[in-house]
Amino acid sequence: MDNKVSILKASSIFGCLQDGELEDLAGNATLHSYKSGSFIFWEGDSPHYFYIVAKGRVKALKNSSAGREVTIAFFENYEMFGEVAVFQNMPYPASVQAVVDTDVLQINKDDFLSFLGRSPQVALGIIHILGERLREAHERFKDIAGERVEQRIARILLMLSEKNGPVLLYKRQDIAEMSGTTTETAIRVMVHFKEIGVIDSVRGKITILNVRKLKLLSEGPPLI
Amino acid sequence: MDNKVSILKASSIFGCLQDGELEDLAGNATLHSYKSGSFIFWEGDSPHYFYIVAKGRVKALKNSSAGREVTIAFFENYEMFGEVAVFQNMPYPASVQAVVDTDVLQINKDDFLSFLGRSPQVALGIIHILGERLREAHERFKDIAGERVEQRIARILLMLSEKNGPVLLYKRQDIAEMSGTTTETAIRVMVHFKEIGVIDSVRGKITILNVRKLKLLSEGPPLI
DNA sequence: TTCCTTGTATGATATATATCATATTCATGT
DNA sequence: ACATGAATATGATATATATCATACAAGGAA
Repeated sequence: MDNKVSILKASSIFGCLQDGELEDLAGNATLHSYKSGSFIFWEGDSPHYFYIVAKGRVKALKNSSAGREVTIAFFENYEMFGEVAVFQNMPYPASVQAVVDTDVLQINKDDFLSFLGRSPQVALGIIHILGERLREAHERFKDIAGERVEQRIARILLMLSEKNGPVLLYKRQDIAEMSGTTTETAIRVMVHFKEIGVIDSVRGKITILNVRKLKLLSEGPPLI
Repeated sequence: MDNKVSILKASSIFGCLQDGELEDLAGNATLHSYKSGSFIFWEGDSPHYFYIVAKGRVKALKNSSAGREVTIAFFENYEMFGEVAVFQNMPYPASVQAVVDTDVLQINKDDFLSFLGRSPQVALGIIHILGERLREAHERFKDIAGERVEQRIARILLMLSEKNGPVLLYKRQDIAEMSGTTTETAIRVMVHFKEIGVIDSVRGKITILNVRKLKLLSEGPPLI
């Protein structure tokens, strides 16, 4: 129980709440564990819950008609997911899969919605988070629609390093699925980045060595 | 003044408000006209206002580093834009340009934010709209990252026709900028759609003739 | 009418990236 | 120490789409 409260407290939406309110919310919330690779829910499922990552990491993904998997986002340490579906009472817009062994706090839809109606602070917090996500979604949309692979990958790396620091625990395949390209192409681009000293990497781990140079790469070849 | 109130009333966020509240908000709102082609604001500008389209149509766009223009969305009849920047007090994430002669209602940031703090209903409405936009943004992201041009264009046409009916007032170039492709490619694809009887079109106007077939096209070639 | 601009169309060619195949390296469990 | 599978790497080739060039059609203005 204390554990659940501390998870809620660590999250960016519920951080602002009083202890009493937190205990209220925690009362009906439940902790669940998922093995790496297992799915928390699938795109199209009815939204009975929304979630906060307590430990581990999950991936939100969609499948294209041709079968390619596209990664919308990764969530970890106290980030929430599944909210959009809950607010709108519409099917989850993406599947969510644990990519390492992961614990999540599961919060009942109705509990949450009634809470939302009562707490303007939480509502404003949600607006803020949705705004951020929308901004990021549009930025990534622009990248993928208008930039070439090398720039897209450079931008993804920059984005991830702003969030997580210079050491990124992602595979080439993860980067590819975020960039809308294939694993092979992601490998080729990152071999190049390694050769010119922008990154270093060992399997599953990428270290950004030169942010300035990476930013230049993200802006593409010089115009002259 | 009456005019301003009626615009607010027609919008999906403020539609739920009492007349008194609407007059409050309308008091500080101002109407502005923009000629076709002129910009209401540019990506990176400080967000002093947010807007509702009173008449006409605007386009939200970003420029890629290589100079390609990517269209995030079109807004018309009582849709709002610029909200995300206002909520977060961060620079506008995209430029907005009038694509026909357009009137917009301009609402002061601070007026709106104070209003938002007081009205839980409006906050919930905003959450709903942001959720919808996020859902659409992710769907389009998946399309552009995972589908080929023909499918992407079919999906854009379907999306537009769900919103506006079977007659779409868009140029090939508009469709191209929404699909992340070039005008020439958009033309070639749509010539094909025309040949197989899925659409008809005359300059600047596309008519969807066969939604069922268009849906099939949007799902790509059969797997066998 | 004629001019002039904007949208649409189409061909030839270039190229970025996907696809397919095959190694190689690394981590993990037995 | 060995076997097994996952991640990384790299080459050869195919192909979707961009790019460049040119032409035609339609509507508005003079």
